[in-house]
Amino acid sequence: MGHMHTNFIEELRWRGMLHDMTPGTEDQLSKSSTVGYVGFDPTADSLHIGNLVPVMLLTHFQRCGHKPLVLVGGATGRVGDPSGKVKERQLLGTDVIEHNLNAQKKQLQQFLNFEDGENKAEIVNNYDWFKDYNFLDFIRDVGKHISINYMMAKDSVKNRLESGISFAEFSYQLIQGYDFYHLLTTKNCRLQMGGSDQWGNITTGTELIRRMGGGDAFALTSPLITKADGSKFGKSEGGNIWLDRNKTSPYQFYQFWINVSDEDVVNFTPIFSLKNKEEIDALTVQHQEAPHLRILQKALAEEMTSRVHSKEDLMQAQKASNVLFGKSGQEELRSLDKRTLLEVFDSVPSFSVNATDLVEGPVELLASKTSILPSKSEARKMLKANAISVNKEKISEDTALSNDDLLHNEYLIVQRGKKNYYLIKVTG
RNA sequence: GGGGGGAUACUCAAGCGGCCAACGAGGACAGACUGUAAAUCUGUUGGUUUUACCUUCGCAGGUUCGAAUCCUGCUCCCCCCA
Repeated sequence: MGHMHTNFIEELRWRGMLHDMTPGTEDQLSKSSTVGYVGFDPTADSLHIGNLVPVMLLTHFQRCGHKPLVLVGGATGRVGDPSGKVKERQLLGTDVIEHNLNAQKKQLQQFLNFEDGENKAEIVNNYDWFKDYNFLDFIRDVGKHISINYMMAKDSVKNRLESGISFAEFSYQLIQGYDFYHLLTTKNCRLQMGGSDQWGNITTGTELIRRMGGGDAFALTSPLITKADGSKFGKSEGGNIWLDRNKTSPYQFYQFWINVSDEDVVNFTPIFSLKNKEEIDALTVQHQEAPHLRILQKALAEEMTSRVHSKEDLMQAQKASNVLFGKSGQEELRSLDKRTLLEVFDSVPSFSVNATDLVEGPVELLASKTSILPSKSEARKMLKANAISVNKEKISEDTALSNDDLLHNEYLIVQRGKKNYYLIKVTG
């Protein structure tokens, strides 16, 4: 040990990632290299950027010389956390959970070092210790120590008393609490971290450990990310932003970060970037002097895209963004060679039509021959509203398209609004 | 068990026999401005063979020349009394 370069708590503080912690946490962490964990729910077969905050928590934790454990909720995923939920959760099947869990494992490896060092990260699955734990033993060994009164006082439970909560979800905090106890006894794990909505669940764990004679255990939470305009973080028009390239392409991923608002990017950068305080401060100053250059957005988008995907993916995304949004769009588009063209539009919805379909006019092309727009009425509306471009040129309802318009004799680039692109391949 | 109120498009919410594809607000989408921003302004927000027609106002029937609007039954929600 002895190589704790940075104080973890200090690191979180300046990054705006510290919401709350139990007394003595800072002491424990500065005193010795500590084992800590965060739990992840296997509700989908990919992490999304909302999950990135706890991931970054663990990343910094490890970089500060502590040992991170990633707990995937193979067991808890079978129960459902009531926190922040209005209604009872849908239960997932065993095989689905297994599949999701393996997919998430792979993604976590991009952020944490699982390979070497005393403090290398480990993945644990609470299904391993719960699958053979029978109900009677559990309520006697664990349930005995925590009162209903204590459990009911938690916000996550209180908020559901009116609308109803099943016994399964009610028990969730006990199960999560026992996870902590189990990790304490088997891995000497003394700290659990998570989003601030997890505070109640986490402290049930520290309380359980105390009552079961496990000694000191600590809790630390980070604030939930909020956006200046009040909308939910991590969503875009399409929905969630995923780390899986099949759900969110590297281009879309890059674009998400580029489009973060000026206000938000100042808060987001310290949270998601691994850059140090000096670098970030310097960039922030530049950003505030000339916000239109979007220096912070670009820096963040670059860092995130190359970390989550790759350098090549980043370059590809930048090239595509340049063609799609660059000043000289039309010429640039026409000057692309075929290979580059296909690369740029790789992640865009594509359709294939016959050359003879072109003469039927834009309405047919948009709504019947392709499903770029859901109906002909919609197509007419969009065309009237000047919202449709072909090869970067606005078209109207009676624009005649011909083979002369094709790029490389086979492609049309259709645009709806500013940001929605479609590729049409014309054959025959 | 008795009494009362309600169910309208993505959401909230008007309409209470024809002028209703249905006021208004929010959201969403688009246009202008711009920085691929924010704010602002504007337009659109059931479908089609688009100056007309078709399908929509909880479900099923009925009255009427004509119903989201009236009647009957059904389903679901809320409130009050026991």
